[in-house]
Amino acid sequence: MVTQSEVAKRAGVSFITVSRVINNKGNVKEETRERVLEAIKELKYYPNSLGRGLNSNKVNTVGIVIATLMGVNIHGNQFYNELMSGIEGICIRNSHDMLISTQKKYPGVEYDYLKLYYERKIDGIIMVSPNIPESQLRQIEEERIPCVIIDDHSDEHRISYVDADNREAVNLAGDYLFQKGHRKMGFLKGVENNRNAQDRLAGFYDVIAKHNLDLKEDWILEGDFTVEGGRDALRKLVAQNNLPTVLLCANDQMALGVMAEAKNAGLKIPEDLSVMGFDGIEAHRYTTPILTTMRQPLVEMGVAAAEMLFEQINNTDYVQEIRIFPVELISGESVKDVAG
Amino acid sequence: MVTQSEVAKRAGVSFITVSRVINNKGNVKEETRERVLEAIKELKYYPNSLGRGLNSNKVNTVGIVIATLMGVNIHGNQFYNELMSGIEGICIRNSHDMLISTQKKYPGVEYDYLKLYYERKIDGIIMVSPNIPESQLRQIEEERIPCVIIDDHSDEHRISYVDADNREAVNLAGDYLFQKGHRKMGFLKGVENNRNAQDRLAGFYDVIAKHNLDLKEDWILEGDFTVEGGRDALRKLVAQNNLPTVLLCANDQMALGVMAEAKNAGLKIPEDLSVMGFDGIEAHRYTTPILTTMRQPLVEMGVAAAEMLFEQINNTDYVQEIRIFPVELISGESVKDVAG
DNA sequence: GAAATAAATGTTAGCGCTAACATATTCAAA
DNA sequence: TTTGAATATGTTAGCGCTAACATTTATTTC
Repeated sequence: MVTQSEVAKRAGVSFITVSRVINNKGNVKEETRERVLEAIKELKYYPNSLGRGLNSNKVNTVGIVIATLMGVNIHGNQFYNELMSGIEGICIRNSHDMLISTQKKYPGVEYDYLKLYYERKIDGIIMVSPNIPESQLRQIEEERIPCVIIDDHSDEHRISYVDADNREAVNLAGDYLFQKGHRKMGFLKGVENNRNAQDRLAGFYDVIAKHNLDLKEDWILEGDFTVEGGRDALRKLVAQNNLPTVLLCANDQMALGVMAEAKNAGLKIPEDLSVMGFDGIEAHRYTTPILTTMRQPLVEMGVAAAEMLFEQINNTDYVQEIRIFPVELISGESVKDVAG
Repeated sequence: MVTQSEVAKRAGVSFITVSRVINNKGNVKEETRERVLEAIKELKYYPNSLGRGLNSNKVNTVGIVIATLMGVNIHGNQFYNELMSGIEGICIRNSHDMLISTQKKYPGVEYDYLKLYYERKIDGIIMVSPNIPESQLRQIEEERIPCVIIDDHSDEHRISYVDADNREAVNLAGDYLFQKGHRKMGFLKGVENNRNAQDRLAGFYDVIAKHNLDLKEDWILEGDFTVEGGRDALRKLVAQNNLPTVLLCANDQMALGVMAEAKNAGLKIPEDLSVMGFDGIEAHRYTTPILTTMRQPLVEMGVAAAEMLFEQINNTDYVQEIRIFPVELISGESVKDVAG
């Protein structure tokens, strides 16, 4: 294993000169620099990031904690993929690698979102769809740990986050459905303890109130953000023998399940039931009919989160930053126009 | 920042005793152990993995290099997702985090697949769909770097890999199509420099030869593994005004593109043209008609790769291991039975 | 109860690197 | 020249941790 000292010996200088060349710090004569660089090349020297990190407190690594990767898949993989690709681009630009936490998640046991930070001395963390215990939120705030949360947030802590305007988005969706003539709207909820699932449900209640629609409890279905959950919900809905004209789903995965099961149940979409999704994952484009959905700008959200994180990493003064992204309606073929 | 020494002071012992407790190494009196554990808890001590790694050469981290994450998306994200989730499960079980390389990929410049290993002192690397330069392959072999390659391989080096039996799989697909009565088969190729794309094409030639079919050059189309590539290919095929009865695509992404574009072109699938995919990504289930495809057991392949890697990490003697997974035909609705 | 053994704890050195200070060399201005 | 600054290089210490050896204390054996 090649160390700095060996490079130094080869180049006929002291090891600190090698360090200077590598980090471009301090003055080094051009001729010496070249000699060192050549030695580095010849010996195939790579600086050891452990030794380096140990006293510079800089490891050029961003930690990422994703709920999916903890065995809980809230949105379907596509969702995280697009976020990741946004995050990755900014990490590349900043020469940071990405470290993914792989703690086991036990039901009922508090997940340690900060372990990665304390143990690995990473420069900052991005948390996607987390469910952070109060005590850890406080720690992040108090210790000014560089951190950006995506797809969840707390109003009680000065922690930066990136999110979509979920409530407003459901309002837009509802307005669209209303405009298409729908008056009997059903809603397929996401998991209860998720902040955004709550916001989406709240948005639905807004729609009901705003347009003075009937709020039928039977049409508000429990879901869990999975395809299977969507299938279950549709079966339940059909069994009740009283369909709404449209079912608005809290995410696309469930909408896919609803559509697949509708086929089995002999329901035609959108003729017998209109379906609308939420998220805008890739698969929505390949369904027949094409799923109408609300698209979150996920790549952009990932980019924003990473940029915000690097700002925190590079600037000493901690400022909370919040970026709420608008959600866009992607018109497909799964919503019938019953207005005309 | 809490160090081992501070914990030691609190517990009234020397720092090495703390180290012993943490690593469960050497003898420590039960009473002392408890005192130390309590101090750890009180002070919220986390062992610093940098200091630890620096002399133990163990950082409990697996490096992962994925072609997608390098800006080149060969299979579509779903493919990598499933692999990752397999890998992740095994990493969790072995308490290893996953470090993702984020080097920029410049066209024409050799990607350094080993940088992560040399710099970060990670315990091993999994490379997905890589395109490793000869010199680096040699390095892996000579230095016995713990490494498993997924979805690519070289026969000239004793490096462990996991792959699907691509050639055989295309043979199976071809046999199936033949049995369904298809005699005019087209093939949509993947990118040329990819080993598996080559194997799949070779499989197609096997099929042609085996069943004594006409080999029409017009029916062998250039593709690039993307949805857009699929669309382009179908447009080209239609323009030629001489359709095969079935188009076998080298991956699902392209098949999705073919199906989407066929809709635009007024072609009915499978009535006017049968389509078959390859990979078995999730989206294939949501198309209408459901895409018939060859499914690689991706999660299992990820599991196998990770397990093989940990075996290399834990055992000193290096043994090349190769695991070829069978590919399964997933019958959908996109292939017409023209036999009857 | 002395010697041999095992268990429990401590001391020293060093992993590869950078920060901070120290020294040597060059160069320009008086 | 002399001097002071700028440039170039080197020395020492220490980041937090573990390995290897050293020492102390408890336990066994005859």
